[in-house]
Amino acid sequence: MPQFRPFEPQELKFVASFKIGELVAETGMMLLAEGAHSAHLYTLLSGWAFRYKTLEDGRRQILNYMLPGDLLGLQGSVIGEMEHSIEALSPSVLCVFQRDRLDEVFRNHPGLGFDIAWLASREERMLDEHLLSLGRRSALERAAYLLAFLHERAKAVGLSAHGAITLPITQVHVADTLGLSVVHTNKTLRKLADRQLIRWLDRTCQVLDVAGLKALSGWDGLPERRRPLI
Amino acid sequence: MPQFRPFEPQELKFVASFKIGELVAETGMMLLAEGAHSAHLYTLLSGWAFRYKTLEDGRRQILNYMLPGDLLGLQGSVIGEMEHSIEALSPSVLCVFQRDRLDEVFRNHPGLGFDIAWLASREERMLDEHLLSLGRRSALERAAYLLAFLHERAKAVGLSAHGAITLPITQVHVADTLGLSVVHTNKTLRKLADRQLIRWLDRTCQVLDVAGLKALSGWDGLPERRRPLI
DNA sequence: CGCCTATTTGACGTGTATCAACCATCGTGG
DNA sequence: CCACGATGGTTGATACACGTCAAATAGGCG
Repeated sequence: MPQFRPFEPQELKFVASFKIGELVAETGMMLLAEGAHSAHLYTLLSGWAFRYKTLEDGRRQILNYMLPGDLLGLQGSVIGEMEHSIEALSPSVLCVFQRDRLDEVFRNHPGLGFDIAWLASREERMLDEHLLSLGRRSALERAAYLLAFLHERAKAVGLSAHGAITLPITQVHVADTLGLSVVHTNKTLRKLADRQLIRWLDRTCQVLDVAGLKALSGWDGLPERRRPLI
Repeated sequence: MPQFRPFEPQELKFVASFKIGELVAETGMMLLAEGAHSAHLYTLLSGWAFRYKTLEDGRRQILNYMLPGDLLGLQGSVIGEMEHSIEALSPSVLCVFQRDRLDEVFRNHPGLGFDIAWLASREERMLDEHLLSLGRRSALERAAYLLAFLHERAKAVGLSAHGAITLPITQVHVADTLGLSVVHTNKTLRKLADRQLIRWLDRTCQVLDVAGLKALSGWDGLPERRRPLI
């Protein structure tokens, strides 16, 4: 069975034989577009990204965020067509794989196949919690949950630069994640800032009190589990 | 690669060697509980079920619905612990597997392993659409989307009994899926009924005009794809 | 300098929640 | 047999969370 090693960003690597290149992306670059039949599959080596869907009139919903070690475009690989878009939140580096060799992975590297299922299952759990958030939490609770969530994810992949973690998102991202208007999002974030839970500066967010955010939102946090490295 | 056959409910079967029993459930029975470390993994052979999460104060969010052919408890099998509960919506029959033999499936039956990843990926796509719905659709659009969605899923597994499909859900289920109060859900469903899109009778819902619901919600429908049978 | 994008704030409008009834159906037990 | 409570659906009055509109500030960049 697959070995679950503690996660070390610098050791991120897919089985060498499947990697066919690297891709460097700037902030704001669209990595995968809805409807695309991409021949590729990616692992995020460094940087932040997010995936989203839009309605025809332009309303946008951010579905989840991607951090180093996350698989991008698996859905397109398994199903054949992307049903969401992916955009870089920061300068990023991606490891590129050949999509049509996925069956080979499952056939010849069962451990890796299991790892992929593991990652898909993990994504599912995150989406479940997001759904609970959108459906049943208030604006303040939702915002607290999201920031705690992003903070924990960043911490889990060792993204704390000298102690502090800054989230490279704007309030528009927060609004489109929480299903709120930008104006109300701003007022909600202000309340969190007034309570000394977060600080917003220079287009980024600093989490000052994760425990406080978790308590406010009623979220338990990410379970401490070893994850597979793809 | 796995063979994707057209779906026939009566041919539902897991590889014989992994099945260890059957479970018959009544409406309302909890099949899997949040926090459980179940030693089992299930396939729904017949009936409807749904999975949900709750906040500490009792607020409930339904995450998705399960129909014949769907895998239950995969998350618990891959991750180790269930983070949502599952309840039967109708009398149901489940096929039971041994959870700890999942690695064996991946090792010795790569096609099945791929199928499991395929199903996980499909679940992810559904959750994505639900998130878009909760975050960015109005109550009326959300309701239209949900009923069209359930109708299409039921049709896809051949659940149309002599032409008509009835959804075995109450308005409380709809409310807890859409993130609305029961009262407002009722008023919203009434609008759909007034427009001749649905009919509500005897604790079930009949979809009269799927196309109308899809147009109203701006939803494209489930892509027509062959799915693997587990 | 001027034009972006991002954030902030106030006034006002509305979608949805809450509260409170009421009705219908159904299973149960006296 | 009826009385009864429990569940599910319906409806109106009222409250509030959040959306929309409008305007202003601040920084980045050509």
